[in-house]
Amino acid sequence: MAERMAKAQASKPTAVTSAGPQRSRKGVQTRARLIDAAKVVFERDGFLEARISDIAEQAGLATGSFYHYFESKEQIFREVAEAQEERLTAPATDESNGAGDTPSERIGRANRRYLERYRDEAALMGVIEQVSRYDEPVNAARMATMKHFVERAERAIRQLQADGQANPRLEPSIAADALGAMVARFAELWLVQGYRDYDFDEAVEQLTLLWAGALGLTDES
Amino acid sequence: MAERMAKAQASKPTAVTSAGPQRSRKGVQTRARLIDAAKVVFERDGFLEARISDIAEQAGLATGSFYHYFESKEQIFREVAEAQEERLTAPATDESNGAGDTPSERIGRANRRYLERYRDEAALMGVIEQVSRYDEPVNAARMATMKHFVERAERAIRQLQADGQANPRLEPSIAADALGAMVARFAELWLVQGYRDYDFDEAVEQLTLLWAGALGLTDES
Amino acid sequence: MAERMAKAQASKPTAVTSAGPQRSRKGVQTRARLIDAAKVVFERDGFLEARISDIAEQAGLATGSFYHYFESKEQIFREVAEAQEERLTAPATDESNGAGDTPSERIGRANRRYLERYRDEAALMGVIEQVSRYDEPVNAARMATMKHFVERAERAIRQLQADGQANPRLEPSIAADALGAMVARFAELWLVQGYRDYDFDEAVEQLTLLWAGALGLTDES
Amino acid sequence: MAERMAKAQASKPTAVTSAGPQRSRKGVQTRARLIDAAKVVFERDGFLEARISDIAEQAGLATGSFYHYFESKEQIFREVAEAQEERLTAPATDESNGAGDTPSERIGRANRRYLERYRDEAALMGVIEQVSRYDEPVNAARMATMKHFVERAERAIRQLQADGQANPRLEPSIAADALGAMVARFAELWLVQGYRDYDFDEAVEQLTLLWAGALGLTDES
DNA sequence: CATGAATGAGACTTCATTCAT
DNA sequence: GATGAATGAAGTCTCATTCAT
Repeated sequence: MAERMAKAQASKPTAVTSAGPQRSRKGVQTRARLIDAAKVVFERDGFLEARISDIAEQAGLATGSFYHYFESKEQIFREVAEAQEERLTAPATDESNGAGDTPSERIGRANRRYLERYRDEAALMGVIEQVSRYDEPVNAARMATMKHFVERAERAIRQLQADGQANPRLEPSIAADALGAMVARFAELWLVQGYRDYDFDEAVEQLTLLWAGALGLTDES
Repeated sequence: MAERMAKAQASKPTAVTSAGPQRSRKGVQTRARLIDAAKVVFERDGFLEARISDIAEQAGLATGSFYHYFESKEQIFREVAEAQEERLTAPATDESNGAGDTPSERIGRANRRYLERYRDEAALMGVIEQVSRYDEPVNAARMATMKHFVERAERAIRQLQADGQANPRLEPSIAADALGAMVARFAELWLVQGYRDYDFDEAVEQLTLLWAGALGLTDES
Repeated sequence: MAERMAKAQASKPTAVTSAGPQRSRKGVQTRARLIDAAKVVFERDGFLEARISDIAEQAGLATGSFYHYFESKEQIFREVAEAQEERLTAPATDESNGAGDTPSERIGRANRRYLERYRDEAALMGVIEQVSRYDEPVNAARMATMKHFVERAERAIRQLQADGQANPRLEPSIAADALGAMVARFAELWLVQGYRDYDFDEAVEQLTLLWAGALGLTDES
Repeated sequence: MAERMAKAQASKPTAVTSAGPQRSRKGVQTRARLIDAAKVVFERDGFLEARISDIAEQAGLATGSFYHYFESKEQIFREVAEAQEERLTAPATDESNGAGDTPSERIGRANRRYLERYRDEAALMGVIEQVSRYDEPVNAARMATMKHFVERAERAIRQLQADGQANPRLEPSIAADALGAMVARFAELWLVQGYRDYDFDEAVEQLTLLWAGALGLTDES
């Protein structure tokens, strides 16, 4: 890492991408085709090995046409990555969002949702983890996603402490960062790098046990 | 990540480097000079931006001379990275290795040592994290280091469970993986990517609290 | 010659060249320009001394443009060589193909045609002889041309033997190989290496005399 | 062939090599070791692929030591090649050199001897054929060997013509060149390039039949 | 004599990007 | 909008050869 990466600050991940010029209907479709093609190529070849001409070809276009829509490989990757970060942070769609849950159940549900979404795009997530180490905008998007989860967790921890249900010695922001790091890195190790082969449900359960225990939750049943 | 990375298995990290031809005393020195130069250049420019000619120049050599000692940028990086992984896993030198400690104290000491060593070479660690995402040998070395810590942790967890001091519902291998991931990723976020600026002692203390709590340690004082 | 060369078997010499991507009209022209340029450079500098950049420059292109059309110096040379092999084996265009000839006349006409064509591209033939000693595809093309002549000769010898006009103790395949070798190597010595300076007509006549005599032709007048 | 090769003129092939400085006994041995090593490496890798360092290593020396004895790869190759040309042209050692032979028998014996010697060093001959196409001194040695055979043949042809035993219409010098070319190229095709697999005795016999027939020998039995 | 470290010139290649059609 | 030919800047890598020890 040559330069220290700036702290992520973008609250609106979409801010990374500029709107660009007006497009005709056909242009919009072509652009979308390029994004899809890029995702395929990046997942297959990684960022560094991917060539603009491969992306164009995958989209059924000539190489030069790429530049009608994107300025560089970095730029298109940022869009692909951003879409994925949005998928990761999308609100739950299931009804199980009920309120009567215990803290552990809520933690478990969040972990499960994250891991499912990570798993569903594991190949892309691998490339994002890679690129985020040398492309600042992609890193910023990654950080923004993390912040999304971490801030939510931090608020929850504060509340639990206030309610006397969590270890009061914990510093909520550090705890949230660390536990978020745990899940995120565990996901990469497991789902991208193929380090060990856990059962999905067991992995979710164990991470949740660890998380709850780390907070010193007293509601354990 | 195009292909799944193979699981790390090397127990001897040094296996990555081959002996190569015999060198004269001068040759040995020059080789060492190149390694030092490479570390400087990689820390300054990152792996991708680093050029062979920069490394050679930094070592006071002509570009072509590099190839007397290494075959590629990857190869020299692997040696640089390996040396660092060995530094990370080197046995403690301090006397505080006392036996009468509580589990929490032992955990805290291990975390402190890891974070200190990570911090001391944060720039290099950043590059290693980057390269390990696309160079399998470097990833293998990274994994070997992780295994070193994880296996130690796993054994400790089993012992604590046997002694009735840790949560028996935890699966030791998953727990060890996850807690190792927590510390490792937290270190990168904090010390490489500059995400927030924690006080060193507090960070160690909080991570240790989380770790101990996650295991459900009952010896907490 | 490190490894034994595989026997030539290609019946379609053009098989060496792949179709490659579609080209626009302009692209087709540029490709042809490169081939012409390559021929000039190879004839002037030989294969080993020829540089990609010289070929590109000769074609009025930037060096990098070469790689839009060919992968290597070897590849373009193969095309140049193949075109020449085809010229060597092209059917006769003259009307003198009359049937009422004696065997000696037919032999003489074939020899003359081969030597004329060899002479017309002597510089290129010299490079082909050179490269065929270390590039297997070029050697294969060379062999295919030889096979073309040798098989024709072999059939003729069998027929002459059946007609009682040629020495029955000859093994047609060996005889055809040897006589083909005689003409081919004589041509190189004379027309490429400048060993002695024969009168063209006399050389043709003498080779034909030798060939006819070697077969023990009885129709000599 | 960039420049036309000068006609071979060296009657003393050894003229190509200079004596060099005085050597101690040890130096003479080391030099010989290098020559042997070079032959091994050239046969294995071909001239172009052979590296000075490989030759030195094969001789058990450091790279730099090579230059105490030879100036370049070309120079050592010339010595290796020359030794082989001398082997090719060495006088017969067998007693069968009897005088009472027929012309055909003499031709057959010469062909057999040449082919045996060619076969015994086929790998080296392949490299010599290769190098002679771009190194003038090696070509000169090759030509000198040819001249050796061709002049002998030419004299024989003149004598046979004078005796009324050979076709008087043949031009002795052209005939000798062509028949020499036949045997030489046939040998390369067969013994180096692996084109067809002839029985040794049959090949000798057939070449001799062809040669005798070409001359129109009347003593055929 | 021997060593092997060091040099340095040069060719090869790759591809993101531009541009004329 | 689309094409694909053309560019050109870098960086990699190879080894024959030299030279200080």
